[in-house]
Amino acid sequence: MSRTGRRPGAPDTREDILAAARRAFAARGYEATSLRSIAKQVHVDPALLVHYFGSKDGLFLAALEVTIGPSGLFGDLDALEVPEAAELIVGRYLLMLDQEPTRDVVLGLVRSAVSSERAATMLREFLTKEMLTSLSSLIDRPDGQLRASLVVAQLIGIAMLRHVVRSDAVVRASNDDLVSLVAPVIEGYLR
Amino acid sequence: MSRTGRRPGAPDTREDILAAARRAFAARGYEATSLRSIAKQVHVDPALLVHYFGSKDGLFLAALEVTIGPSGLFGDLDALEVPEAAELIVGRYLLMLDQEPTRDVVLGLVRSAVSSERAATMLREFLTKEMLTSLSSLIDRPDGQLRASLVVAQLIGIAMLRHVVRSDAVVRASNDDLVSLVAPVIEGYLR
DNA sequence: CGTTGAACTCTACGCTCGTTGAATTATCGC
DNA sequence: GCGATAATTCAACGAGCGTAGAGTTCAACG
Repeated sequence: MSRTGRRPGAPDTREDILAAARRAFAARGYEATSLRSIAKQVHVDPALLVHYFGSKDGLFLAALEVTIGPSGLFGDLDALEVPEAAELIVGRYLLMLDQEPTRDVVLGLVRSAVSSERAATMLREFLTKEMLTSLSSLIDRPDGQLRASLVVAQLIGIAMLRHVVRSDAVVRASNDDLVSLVAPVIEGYLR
Repeated sequence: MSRTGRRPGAPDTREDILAAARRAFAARGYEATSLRSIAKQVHVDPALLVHYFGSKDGLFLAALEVTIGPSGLFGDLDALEVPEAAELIVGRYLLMLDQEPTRDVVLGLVRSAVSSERAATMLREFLTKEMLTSLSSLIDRPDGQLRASLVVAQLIGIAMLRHVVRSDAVVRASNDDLVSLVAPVIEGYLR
């Protein structure tokens, strides 16, 4: 049982680390997550994380590097009528929050943004890139950007209540329930 | 220049500590705030905070103990027509976020809830007590509680974008702008 | 004016953290 | 098979943290 040195086989430890880190940051945020705790999950020495990613910060960046489509979540909605667009916005957003990697990215950013200016900036850029710009272009009005931001506010609020505060009604509601209640509201912002 | 022992005069150090703690927790959240940093702000030894409040946790609880009216933010809206109620909801909420003590309580809870189950529960109870129950009673429907939660989601989202993410459009918008855009949406949830 | 208790500080303990540098073991190209 | 290089662990550092206990100074009340 060799305790030190390289391991036999070809394990993709690097990916395991990234996955564990993403989960940990999503569950507790940057400050409350220690390199040691991530390392323990992967059964690896903490120093290995530093070796691969340079620092805790580097690991955070690598773990939350984003991979949604080229035009973001809502990039292809221009052609649609407003009611259909609204439904798709809510539906796709909720779907994203149900899927492992993207959900953890969003939650990791949210949970870290509240205590780190750095992460707040990352979240701002993520929201702008993935949601705000395509939403604003859907709204043909001088206050389009503000309206788009309020749509995002509604969506972020839902994530907060569902995953952070764990408010009863929102946790129990089905995605379809939420779509049918929230879509009309989004519609209001879009026109 | 006596460095140790009781100070002359009758300074209300205890209140100063609470105020500084509230500001600190609101700015950085529970985990990222150290007793030592709060103590430094008040020019006091960290041990004094422990002497007064027992522990960091105790200080957190004391600092964020809430003081809104007896019936919460929205307790007196039953009699109103829906459009007026909606405007008041948004207006009062934004006002609360402009005022020192209550804003810091909310932000402190939000910033701490993301990394502590404990604080998340406190925030859930705060939202229930101050907003959800009176809102649900405004909505005469089987899904009233879910609708009320979505109102809260919209409001929390606005606080997130304004104070945490610092999203441009939301930061720059005036309270009146926000009321006139958001109130109709709230109206939609209320009926 | 003396005593008691409250306000306040000092020192220090034990813990956890991020990070470092050297040592060890495996893989891969030649 | 050898040599380079990648993967991995170990032991330790310095710093910051929350907290405990003992000590010091003041105010209040008799």
